Parts: sequence; C-alpha cells; structure tokens
Amino acid sequence: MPLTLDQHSRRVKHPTIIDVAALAGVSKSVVSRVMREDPTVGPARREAVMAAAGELGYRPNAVARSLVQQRTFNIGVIVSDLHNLFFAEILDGIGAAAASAGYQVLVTSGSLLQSNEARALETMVQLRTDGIILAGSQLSTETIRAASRRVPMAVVTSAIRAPGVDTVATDDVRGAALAVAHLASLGHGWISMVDGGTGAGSAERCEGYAQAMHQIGIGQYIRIAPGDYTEEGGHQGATRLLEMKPRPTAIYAANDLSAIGALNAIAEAGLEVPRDISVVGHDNTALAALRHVSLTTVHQPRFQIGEMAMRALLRRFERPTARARHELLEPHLVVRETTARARSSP
Amino acid sequence: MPLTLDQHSRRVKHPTIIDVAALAGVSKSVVSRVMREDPTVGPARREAVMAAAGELGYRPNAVARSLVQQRTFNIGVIVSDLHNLFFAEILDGIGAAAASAGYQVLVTSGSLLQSNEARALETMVQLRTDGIILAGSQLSTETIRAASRRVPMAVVTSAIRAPGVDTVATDDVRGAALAVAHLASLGHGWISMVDGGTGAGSAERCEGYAQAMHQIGIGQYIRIAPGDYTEEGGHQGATRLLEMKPRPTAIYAANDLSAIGALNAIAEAGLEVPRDISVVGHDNTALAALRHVSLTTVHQPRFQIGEMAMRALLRRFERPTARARHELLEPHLVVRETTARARSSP
DNA sequence: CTGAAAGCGCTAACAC
DNA sequence: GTGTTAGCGCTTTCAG
Repeated sequence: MPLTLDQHSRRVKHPTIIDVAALAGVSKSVVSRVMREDPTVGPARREAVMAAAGELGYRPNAVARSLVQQRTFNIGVIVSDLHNLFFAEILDGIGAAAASAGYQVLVTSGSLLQSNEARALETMVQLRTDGIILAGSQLSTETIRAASRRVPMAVVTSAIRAPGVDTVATDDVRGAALAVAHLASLGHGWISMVDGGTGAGSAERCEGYAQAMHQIGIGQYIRIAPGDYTEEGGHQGATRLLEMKPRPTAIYAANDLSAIGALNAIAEAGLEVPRDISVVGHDNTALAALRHVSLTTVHQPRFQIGEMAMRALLRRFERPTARARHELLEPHLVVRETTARARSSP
Repeated sequence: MPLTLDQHSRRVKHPTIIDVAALAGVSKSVVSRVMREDPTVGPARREAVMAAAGELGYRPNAVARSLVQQRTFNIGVIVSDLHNLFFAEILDGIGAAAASAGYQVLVTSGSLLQSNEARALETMVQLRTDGIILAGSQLSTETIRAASRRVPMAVVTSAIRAPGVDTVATDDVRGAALAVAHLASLGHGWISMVDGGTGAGSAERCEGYAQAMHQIGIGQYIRIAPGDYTEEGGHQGATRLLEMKPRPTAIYAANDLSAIGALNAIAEAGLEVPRDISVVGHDNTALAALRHVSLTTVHQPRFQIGEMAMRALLRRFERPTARARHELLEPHLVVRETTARARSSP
C-alpha cells in the first residue's frame, strides 16, 4: 500500500443543492424535496438525486435551512460547571429526550462564572436555538426573564421563578428528611449536619434536616456546622461537630464530597464508621459508590431531571404562553455501609 | 409590588435589522455596520442605531450572518463521554483558546457510542462549524478522514493518522515510565502492573511500563495483570498480583480508578500502603486527590491539551493544506502518600 | 409530479 | 458617509 502523504488534504468546498440538481439533471426544488423525504417525487428522479448527492458527498446546509425555516432544531444547554458529574447525567437525560423529538443538543459551559454564563446565553440566543435549558445557573432572574421573552427556556435545579419559565428539580427538603428518617429509624437521636454553605440546594437541605428533626421529636438535638460542599469543608465541619457534648452518633453531610471529608475527620478522631458513628451523604455521586467509601446517600433522579426539562421545553413549543410549571422530583435513599444502628441515644 | 403573573410570558418575535433601521430612521446597511463596529458611520446615526437596537432588544441573527459570511465562528467538540472528568479540563483548555480567538465552542457528547458520535459529527458538519475537535473519539479513521476533507479537524488523545488532521496527546509511554522510574528510585524491583484492557492509552502505558522495566534492568520482574480501567478491574488485577511469588512490593495501575481498586484489594489482603506495598495510578483525577486516597499518580496536562488542539485548528484555518502535526505532551509525576521506600527487593 | 420565483436576515461590494 | 443591490443555500408557495 503506497504512502499517500498529504495529497488528499486539499479541502473541498461544500457542494450545494444546485450542484446536486445539475448533476442529477433536475431542478433544485426536486433535490430539496428528496432531502426532506417529501413523497411527491417520482422514483426515477429520487434515485438520480440520491446518486448525485452521494457522489458529491452532499450534506444539507443546516444554516441555510434554519434561516428559511425560522427554526434550528437545536437546543442550547448552559451548564454551570462541566466538572461536576452531577450535570453529565442530566445532559444524558436531556439528550435522550431531545433526540427522540428530533432535536440536537448544544452544550456550553459557564465554568462557574456568571459573566461566562451570560456570554453563553447571548450566544445561544444569537444562534437562534429553539429552546434553552439552564442547568445549575447562577444567572440573575432578570437576565433569565429577559431572555425567556425571546426563546423558550427551562431551568434545572435552581429556584428561579419567571413567567413562562418551567423548572425541574429534586425535592431537596424531602431528600434531607429521608436521610434523617433513616438515621432515626436506626435509633439515632444525636444527628448533626454539615451544610453546604451558599451552594445550590443547601438551604433546602438544611430546612429538610431541621424540619425532620422537629417532626421526629428530636428538634432539641439540631446542630448544623458550616460547610461548603467541599471535602475540606466537610472535614472541618465534622471536626467541629465531634468536639460537641454529647458527641453526635450520626452526621448528615449536605453532599457526598463533604461526607467524605467527614469520614476522614472521624477516622482522624480515632472513631470507626459505622460502629461509633453513622454518616449519610447527598447526591449519590460516583464517589459514594467507591468500595472503601460505600456511602449511604440520597439519590437524585438526574437522568429524569434532564428528560423532564427537555419535555417541558417541548410542551412549551406547543403552547408558548402556558403557565410556568415547577416540577419537583422525589429523591430516594441508597443505603450502603456508612450507617448502622445507634449504640447510644438520648 | 404588584404580582405580575404570566402576563409577560407572551413571546416576542426577534426584531431584524430592518426593524432597527426603521426605528432609527436609517438604512439597514448602517445598522449592519454599527453592529459590526465598522468605523465608517457618523456618530449621530451610530447613537440612533444603538438606541433603537436597545429599545427593540435586537440580537443579531447568527444564522443569517453565518450564511452570508460562509463561516459560523463556532467550533464543534465531540466528546466521547462527558462522564469522564478527564474531558472537562480539556474542554476548558479548548474554550479558553477558542474564546481568545473569537470562537464559540459547541459540545456534544457521543455517550461512548460510536453511532452517537457519528451522528454528532454529521450534525456538526451540517451546522457548518468552522472546525471540529474530537476528544477520545471511537470513530473510524475512514470516517474522520472523510469529514476532514470538508472541515478542519483536530483529534485529542487518540492515535488517528489522517492527512491534514492534527493530533494532540500526552506521551503515555513516558508517563508509565515515570511511574516505574519513581518506584525503582525508591528501591522497588518487584513492580507489577494492572493494565487498562482495550481502553484509550492502555497499550502505550503497558509499553512504557515494560520498556522502563527493561531499561532499569529489572525486566525479569515484569508482571501485567488484566484490568479495564474500572475499580472492579483494578481490584481483581491486584488480587491476582498479590498471590504471586515473590509478591510485588509495588503496583502501577493504568489509571486512578483501578489504582483505587488495587488499594482495596491490598487492604483486604491485610497489607498496608505504603508500608508493605506502594501504588501508583495514572491521570491525576480528582479521586487521586481525596485525602484518604492521596494517590501518587501520573499527571497529564489536560488543559494544555485542549488549548493545543484549538490552536492546531486555528493554525489550520490559516494554512488549510499544511502537513498534519502530531504533538505529544510531557506528563509528570505527582507524588502523594501511596508510595514509599521498598522494604525488600530482589 | 415538477419548476420558477420569492424570500429568510444579513453582509459586502458598488454607487451616490 | 450612506443607501442600493445582489446574493449566501435553502424552503415554500404557486403555476404549469
């Protein structure tokens, strides 16, 4: 086989519908119809067009098509942070729902910067995506409201309220309550929490924790140490909690990463999980499933969140002025090996 | 403040350049010029146009612009798997280099399915993105070759060779050698490896390991257990290695996740890291940095990989027919707490 | 069934 | 400086 070098690297201009028409000996309307699988084309000409298109390697120009059709069949998704695996699964859900409706998903990352997100939003609007999904957005309600007047939008995991903007999220209040209920059912009373600072969903998780504690009748044992959804934050928060008297027999951390931090702090204090102390996380990330972490945690139906956000958009394409819907999905608990029956309780 | 309900949710049609021109009392060329910051416009009219555009909330239609300019200023990135954090940082690098050159990045995920990737590629071509970057692609050389005749392409972390297609990757052979050299310098001789099966870079990492072992003069101790880049694979591979006589005093796992599996297997065998046995991973993922993992591992300059891929594309915009360049970046070792001096050696 | 023609919103000569 | 005009590649009436 001879060495081909770069002889093929000369770039070829994209053939147009006119080139195909000329080669097939038909008008460009016919080519257009064949490309769109319009049935009103004779089989002979259809064949000819297909052959010509194949020969030229013709690819329809989506830009031109979008211009005339006034729609792009693209959905823009702006993710606050692609480093957060949380969003990968949401994207899967969005992608699945989009694909089955004939839409293509375009993702841009805000990289956690509000200015970047604003730029990304602007780009999506200029690109005339048919709809936009914001995932974990930090954008202001005003910005979102303004954009939503121009293009259908849906928001994921963020408590934005704007007219005509649908939202989808997991019920974090409920999720935290699940964690507390599980621990209480194991006989724990001294259940403390490491919170998530200003992070997304942190307020709800705190509320759910406190609410559940009260409801179970152990409200007097509520202790919340500050955290920030990081491993370090979880470590510090848990360290502080462990110094308290009576020492908690269970810790609910606002997310898995901080739960891992708590696990470290507990080990450093010479205690053993789950014998001396139980730990529950939140989010059921890949971390929680690691063998030697094996963390009991609250799972969010991420894939489904993505699907529902996309479906909300599709609904809005049909009825643009419908009232905004705010869907709250049910989390569930995944019990692993960091929780056990309490050895002492109030 | 009155409750506004959904009264604002009526969607507004995008105003066009003509609407702006009418409102500003100028011709549409003037509007076009102002939008493109063409200096040949009188200040009075420029003001008028800006005001009108602001009032109408005019956003240029990128679709129309792309059609006439024959370029979109979009770069398509096809990522094999957004669940792999490895790619998040590469995307950051691409994004940074793209932004500073005035390009917008559009990401689609192949979700590890070749058919999906092919669809994504097709979409990008139809969208007429100015360039395409493949990250971790499973696409066939033939597919890539064909597409690259239509649009500039660059490939990341994949050993594709096609005319006019630039590639960027880390030198995995070298990375594996770094791991071995580090262990050898600590006095280890019985250094075994858990490989990555058919995964990306696995072959190179095996080669680097074997090569380095020979070079150091301990080629007779080469032992490679099968793995597959998963935690479970690492566990099984390491378990097998631990049964060998003489038992290895060090294990190099082909990636961090399987290194963690190895760590578990070692603990289960009642041995202690790094006292009894040292472990080195590869990739320096977030996992490796976890406190109670604290894995010594080989770091790849991911951000830089992304940057260079984007730069390759930019170069190619200038000189479309240039010879393909294949850049190999240097990895380096991040020493943490899973490696220590050998207590016995051959 | 097929072709001709009129745009989609914008840019880029080219006149004025 | 500014307006006019001819497209970019495609879809979509509307005649034939």
